[in-house]
Amino acid sequence: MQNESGPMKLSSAEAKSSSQTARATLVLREMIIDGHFRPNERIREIPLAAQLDVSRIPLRLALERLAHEGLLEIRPTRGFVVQQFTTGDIYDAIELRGILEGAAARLASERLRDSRDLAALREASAEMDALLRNRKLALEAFTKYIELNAKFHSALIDLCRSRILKRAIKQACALPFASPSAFLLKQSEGSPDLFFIALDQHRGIIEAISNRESMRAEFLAREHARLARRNLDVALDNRELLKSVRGAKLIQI
Amino acid sequence: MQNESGPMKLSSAEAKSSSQTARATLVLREMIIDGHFRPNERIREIPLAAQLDVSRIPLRLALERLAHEGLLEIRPTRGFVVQQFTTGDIYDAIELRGILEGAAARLASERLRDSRDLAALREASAEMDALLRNRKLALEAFTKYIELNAKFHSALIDLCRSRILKRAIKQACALPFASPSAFLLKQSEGSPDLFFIALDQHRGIIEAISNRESMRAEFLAREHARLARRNLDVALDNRELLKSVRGAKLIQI
DNA sequence: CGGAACCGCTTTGCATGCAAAATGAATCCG
DNA sequence: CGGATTCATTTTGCATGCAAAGCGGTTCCG
Repeated sequence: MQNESGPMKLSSAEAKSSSQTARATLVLREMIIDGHFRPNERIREIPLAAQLDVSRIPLRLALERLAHEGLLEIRPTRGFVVQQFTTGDIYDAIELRGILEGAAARLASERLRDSRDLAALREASAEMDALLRNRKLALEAFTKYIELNAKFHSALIDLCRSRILKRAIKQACALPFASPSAFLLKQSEGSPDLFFIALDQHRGIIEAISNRESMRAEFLAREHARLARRNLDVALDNRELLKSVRGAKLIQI
Repeated sequence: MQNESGPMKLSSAEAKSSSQTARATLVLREMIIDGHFRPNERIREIPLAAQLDVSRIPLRLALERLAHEGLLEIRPTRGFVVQQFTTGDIYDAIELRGILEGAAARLASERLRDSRDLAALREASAEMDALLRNRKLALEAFTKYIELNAKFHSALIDLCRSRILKRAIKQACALPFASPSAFLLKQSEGSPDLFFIALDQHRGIIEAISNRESMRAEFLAREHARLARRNLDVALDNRELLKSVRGAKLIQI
């Protein structure tokens, strides 16, 4: 299968990357997520290296990295195999993110020093609020929403002041359908209510951290992750919608 | 520093490993944990490759893997640097394991099919019980205890039936002081009470899962991990004891 | 007819060597 | 005398080629 598509054109962002390994990693990650390989397909280094226009050494390093991210499985002396994910795996990956973000929210509430620490969270929350209040989510606003959502989640992780937990969350979110913005669906596609619920949960998380209500913060963050599961359910019910979900081709139906 | 010690003798277990990369990974991991490198020391590939008697390619792959485990930091075009950990990092790593094992215990209680699923847990628990009841923990019994403890924790992880969570726990336990047996201290060294408390927590976890008391299971498992923090505290108060703790040289005091 | 052994081809694992980037020591300039 | 600059040396990043292990198809034997 990996030879059926033509040689891949490097996007500017990828080409900017300094090393061959970094470029190969970026390109290959997108190829896997976009479904250029069949799940359980063994990846052959030589043709792939030719296709990516790198030699086998940087390609090998890229494959190792993607294996550590969970997209590939290492089979010693038998190469790398593209991983497949059941819907159960995806539920679990989202649940895992919820657990870890819940822990981050709790630690944030326990370790909060100053109410000004919450500025980044409040700002992201307010901007998302304005975005939703002023107009229906058009395409560019939708992009903006995703950006703000990422900012909120990253600010939450910074607040917990734990490089160990931060690292674990980064690892967990490496799977394409585990990240906070994985299953955000446009209002026209998903249920619009979910956006308002999400914002309310954001406000609740901020309030809980601010009041040092650690348990409330933890469980609100957990519940917040479950919105992704609801969006996933919507997408799974609608094959057309599912096609637009990043990494959908890796999902075993 | 990395040249001060003589060439490293390969242990039989390491030599058995088929590939150069696997051997280099095992040896290098032990070297790092044993403190053959100073924290923040940059690792130079060529002399290290000579010392380990492998070429740079498998050494590079080993370095990448250890970086993904968290023992090294990657600095592109500037090699790998040995990581240092504060006591706060270690507390957080233990807390993280507690959070994840708590999640595993909860999922286990939610997903339990049959009371026979608990056999492995009960068995490990009973054997540890007998071990502690019959005699003071002598050296060989202590080794056996560690083994049984590992068996208990691994059985718990299997029970939750989530490869995603299993993976996350494995990753979290890759840090030498985060694993369930990292800070087990011999009875003569630590507080003997802690062993009995641990066994009681094990029993509680089994009971909670068996009764589908998911919240109780989650929080017992979390609290169980905190025993490691108490042992860490004992070790931190006693420099001699700390020296026997795996990875102690990476701890910034 | 079924399974084991053989054998050619493919693929991975690794060693070596070269080019580019980083380091750091000596020099130059303000 | 302190900070920028240059240049030799070191070090990383990568390409190439070879050896060994895997794979698959055929043959051989029971």
